[in-house]
Amino acid sequence: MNKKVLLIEDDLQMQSLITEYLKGYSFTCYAFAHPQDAIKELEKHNSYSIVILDLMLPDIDGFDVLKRIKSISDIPVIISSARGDIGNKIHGFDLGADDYLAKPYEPRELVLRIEHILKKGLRSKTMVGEFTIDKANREVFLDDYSIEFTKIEFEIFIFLVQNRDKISSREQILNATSLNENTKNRTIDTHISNIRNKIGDDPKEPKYIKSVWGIGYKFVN
Amino acid sequence: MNKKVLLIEDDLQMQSLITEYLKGYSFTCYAFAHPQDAIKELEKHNSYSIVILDLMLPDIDGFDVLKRIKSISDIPVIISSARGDIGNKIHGFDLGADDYLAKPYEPRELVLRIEHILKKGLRSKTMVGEFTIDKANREVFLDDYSIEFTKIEFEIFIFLVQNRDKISSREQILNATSLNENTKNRTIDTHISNIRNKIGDDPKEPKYIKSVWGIGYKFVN
DNA sequence: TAGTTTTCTTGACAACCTCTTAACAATAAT
DNA sequence: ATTATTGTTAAGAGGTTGTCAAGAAAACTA
Repeated sequence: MNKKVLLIEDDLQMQSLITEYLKGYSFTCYAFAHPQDAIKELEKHNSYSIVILDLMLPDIDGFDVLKRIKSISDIPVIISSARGDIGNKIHGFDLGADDYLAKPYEPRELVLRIEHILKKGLRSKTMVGEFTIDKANREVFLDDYSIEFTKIEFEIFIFLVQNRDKISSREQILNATSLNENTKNRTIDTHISNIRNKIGDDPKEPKYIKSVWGIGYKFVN
Repeated sequence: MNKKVLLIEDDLQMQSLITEYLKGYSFTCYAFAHPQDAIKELEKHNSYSIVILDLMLPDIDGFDVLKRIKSISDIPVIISSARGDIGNKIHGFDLGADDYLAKPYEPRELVLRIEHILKKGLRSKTMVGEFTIDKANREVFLDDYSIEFTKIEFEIFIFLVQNRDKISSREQILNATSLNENTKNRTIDTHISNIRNKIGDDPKEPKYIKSVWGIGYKFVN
């Protein structure tokens, strides 16, 4: 099955060059010259495997685009930018870029990096609203304050965030985490209570984790 | 003075071919068909200048070998592998390979790359926080005080430092060091305890090695 | 080689942290 | 008002980690 690549690049010649090249490696590439369009597309379809983002866009700060993308999905993003623009490189990784490619680059190099990222399935930091989540390190920050979750709390939180805006039943939470399968459902309520405490969420007026009466919980943002 | 090259290659014909060829460029080549032997040799003598590692070894994951080598010394390593095995290329660099050579290659190409890497004259001390680490000599200093680690303690410490800020599970530590693969997990805890003792780290308020409850350990700084 | 020293491994125990549960209070639905 | 569901607390059950000491294994020395 072909992987879908979303390319944000204003140079039309470059667009078709890369699109064509990726075709040869069984990637289907959808190119956008304007980040707004790309972001709309991402919001509509979550079928993309990876984003290639050219930082040097006209009139727009590429980093804002990166932040937007990372806020709506934790899809991996490869940034491309003028060679030697090293300050940006670090900045890019800070905001959650998964790799960096100096321009001009060999299309072959791009393929290598795409495959590498998709294979390892890594992607370091994710930003969701005021939260910064580093799954590999099991760290969650809320506005730069570190939240000390226990193992299970962390897993439940991640699960809810990954399914944000969707309702998760207690059964689903149970199955998606390392909770013992014959743990009572109400135990999850206790964990939710503790999580809410740690992120300062008031269950009566929840900003983040809403209770859905009779169904389960959902993370909103 | 002749530089010493350690060659890990199971094809005996290839072994003697390369050994002979390198002789002509004033390299002395010591060849091993089995990585275990090569690693033992490296542990005994730190007089080698460079390692040539064939990835396509029977029964053994070449990357594990690379990891092992890099965990006991930061000697440069050139990987050789079947042409087109491109996915591996990046992976190899990730783990610290210094160059990559597609097989079959011209011996002349190998010489060029060896000379190129040696010219860079790497191999120095690394400073991490208050620690100064000299992998080549297996020495660790904390604020100029020498820390006398045992072999395994040193390996675990290096592994944690190399993965600093990331959580390492006991399994990962086990695999990355020369610990016997069927060593009990709790043995690692004992080593950690001893390491903490030697670097003056209080497990209740660790400055360097944090325990991550239910998961593993991580070096912070 | 045999004896000595060091290192590694393991089990045991205590201390500690997390998870689970029940109980009761608060809230929402009917 | 009654019933079902959710929020919260506290206790203890259960699992994890820190550390010690003793034996096994390895390295070293004479």
